[in-house]
Amino acid sequence: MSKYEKEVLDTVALHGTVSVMGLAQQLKVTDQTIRRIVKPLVERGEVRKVHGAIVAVSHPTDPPLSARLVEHRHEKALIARSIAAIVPDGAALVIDAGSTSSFVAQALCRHSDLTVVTNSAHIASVLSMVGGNHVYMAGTQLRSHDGAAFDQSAFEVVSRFTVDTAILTASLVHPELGFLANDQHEVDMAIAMSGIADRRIMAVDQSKWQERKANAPLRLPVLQPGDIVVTDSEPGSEYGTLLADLDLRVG
Amino acid sequence: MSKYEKEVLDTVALHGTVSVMGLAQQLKVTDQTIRRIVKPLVERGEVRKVHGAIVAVSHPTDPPLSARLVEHRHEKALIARSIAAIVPDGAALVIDAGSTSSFVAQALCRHSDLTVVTNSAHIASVLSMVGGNHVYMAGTQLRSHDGAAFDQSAFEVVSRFTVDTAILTASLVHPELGFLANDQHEVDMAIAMSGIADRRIMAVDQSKWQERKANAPLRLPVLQPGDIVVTDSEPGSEYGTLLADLDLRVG
DNA sequence: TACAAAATGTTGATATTTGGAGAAAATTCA
DNA sequence: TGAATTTTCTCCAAATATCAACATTTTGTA
Repeated sequence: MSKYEKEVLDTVALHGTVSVMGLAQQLKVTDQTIRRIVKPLVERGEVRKVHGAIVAVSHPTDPPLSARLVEHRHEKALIARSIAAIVPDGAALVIDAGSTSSFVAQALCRHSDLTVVTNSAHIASVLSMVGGNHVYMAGTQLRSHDGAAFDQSAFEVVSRFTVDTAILTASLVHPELGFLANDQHEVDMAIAMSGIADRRIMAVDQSKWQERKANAPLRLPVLQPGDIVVTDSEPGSEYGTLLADLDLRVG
Repeated sequence: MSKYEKEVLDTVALHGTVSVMGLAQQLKVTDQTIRRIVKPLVERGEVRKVHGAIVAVSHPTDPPLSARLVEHRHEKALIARSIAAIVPDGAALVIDAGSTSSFVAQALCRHSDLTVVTNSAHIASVLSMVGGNHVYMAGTQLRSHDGAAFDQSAFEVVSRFTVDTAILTASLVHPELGFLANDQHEVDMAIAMSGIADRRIMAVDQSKWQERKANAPLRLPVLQPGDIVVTDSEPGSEYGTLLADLDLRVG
């Protein structure tokens, strides 16, 4: 049995999809037997079965970032437009690799003569296409789920610049803990970016104003009095203390 | 759910838009069948449907508009598919920043476990989204018209790697002068990339087989005997000598 | 060898998919 | 606008795939 399984898996992996009959001929057995071999494989999730063929488990057609980009995309686009309105032509920016930042980059496409430093390959590629911009990609080794770099060279590049404005994002905002990030790399990068900028703009959509601290346990100690927070919906009163000396802009 | 879905999505993603009839011919089925396959995809929002054609949903990670307005994009997509068929899953690649290379990157999205080194922010961002890939962005300062890096760090990064295959492009191919590039930076990068690869694949669309040497006066001394040249149309006989010991593949 | 267990093959009923013809809707062009 | 053209939709018959039940063969063991 197992010798057939291997051959089935190999063939499927090689061709992407195979018909049951095709496999039956190749293995010199009946189609019924193929079905019996394939059934446990499907149950174990090693292949997928559709009418007429057996197909390889789909490599993520929708990469994680685009999936996240779809969530709350309307709100993020709104925030991005607000931020774009704050940033003047000719500004020097550093932009982090958050999903909301990708929308900001998109919104900044109508600007010109920007100097942009970012550790997101996607943002770099979008903004470099705009004539007159100077774009610097920080980092070499790209993280696979979002195409962002957090290696040593990313920090070295960021530290070489001084810019007007840092555009940052957070994974979550907690009333007492403040702005939170997913992992230490992101915290370090946010600190590095905020350190080279005269002012910071924090972009957080409505879904981030939540108390659950599930996957974002790390604090982002980056904002200073007078920095701007852009969001799409008024946060609850429990955030009053946190936002006391920040410049909150809604819509 | 059908066995053709994957191929439909592939084709749509690669070409931006396709006609129902075109897909029908490619998949060797009736237009009715294509409509039936496409209908659930439209309902799930994976593609968009207009009268006469089926259109890819615009995604932030999609090739920017500029990449779609490229001349000869149909031919380049064809070449890209051929190259993608040559490259196996798990390969280590270095990819240059030519416009055809962007199409190759798009076509490689269905591969997995690739190791990719490139000096194009766009290619880096596209391929880094694919789960299992390891992508390295070479360079920091991005050239504004194509988002490619040719600074010193770009060469340093490239020289750190050894890969199976280099995917290169040329601006023009001349019967006697051979493969030509636009400027010295591109020549230097092509040499660096070809030096770290076991074999080279040169992608040139039909429009490059011309004698005019207007804007591409610099020779690309990068190909070695046995290297692959992929194009979409048989070049004239005057290229016989140039292609003598190369592996020419048409279509 | 005999026996039981597992794997494979065969048959027939059921379900799904496909292609064709014609009607309906959308698009183009004079 | 109205006719000609193209694209899309609907229904149905034919082709194909799937599943379940039973027969047959192979394998493992005493």
